[in-house]
Amino acid sequence: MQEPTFLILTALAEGARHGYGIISDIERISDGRTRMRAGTLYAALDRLQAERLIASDREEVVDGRLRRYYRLTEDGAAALAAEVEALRRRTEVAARRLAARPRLGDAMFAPLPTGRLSGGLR
Amino acid sequence: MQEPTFLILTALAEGARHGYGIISDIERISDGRTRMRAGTLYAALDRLQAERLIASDREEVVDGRLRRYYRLTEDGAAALAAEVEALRRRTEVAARRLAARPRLGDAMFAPLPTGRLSGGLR
DNA sequence: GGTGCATAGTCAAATCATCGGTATATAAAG
DNA sequence: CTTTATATACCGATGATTTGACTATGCACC
Repeated sequence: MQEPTFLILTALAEGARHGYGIISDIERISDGRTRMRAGTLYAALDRLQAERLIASDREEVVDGRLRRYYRLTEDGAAALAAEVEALRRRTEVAARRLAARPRLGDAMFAPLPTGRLSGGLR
Repeated sequence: MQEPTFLILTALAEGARHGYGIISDIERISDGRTRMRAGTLYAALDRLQAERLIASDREEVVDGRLRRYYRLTEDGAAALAAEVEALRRRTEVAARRLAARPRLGDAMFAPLPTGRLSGGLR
């Protein structure tokens, strides 16, 4: 599963959302780092619908503009949960190895990494 | 960063490895779930080298066969560390939302968040 | 009446991974 | 001795997915 796909499913995990709402949510949960493109979104929405990971929820007309809402299906929630588990396993291995890695500038007995790697490196 | 790329960098985070060794390691750290194809690997190796995330370490000839070792550069280690952080943030948001999500078997509550979020937010 | 935001969508190009193949060397199986 | 398996490196074609660059519309603000 690609990153954009994962982010779309995550956006919908909180509840039904329309296209633009998904884009906004992704920008929000990534602290502005990831801006999903419309092309990415709508192609992925079609694909995910075909795969039955999401479904069309309802349509509204607000101020003369259409809003088409999508929601996660149970399959979609399961796929997202499985992906979360897989990502956790992978990041743990990578973090462990990075922590054990000697750096070029370091003396032999360097302590644990300083700086921005917050959160528990195991 | 795509999954295969991440796995290659993770494999090299432990130390220099040759192509086949990377494939074996990835199979090992994924408990046999991911088997990287040779085509994927060597294309990615070329690309990562061009991006200076990895570098050619040394070559050996063992039993008449060439072994070309690759290692992470400092840039590569930094890129992997950044990716680990990004993945952690993403998986946390997704996991939190999935945990808060009402399930099919549950009694129905309103779709918007009600006061029942107090439960086990892991 | 232009600018910008919210909203939906399309399409061509680029990126990257995958599949299936080539090639070589050794060792084991038949 | 020929085939098969394992270890190793690499390539070309194909395909899935993302990206970038658009079109379009209604409303609000200046």
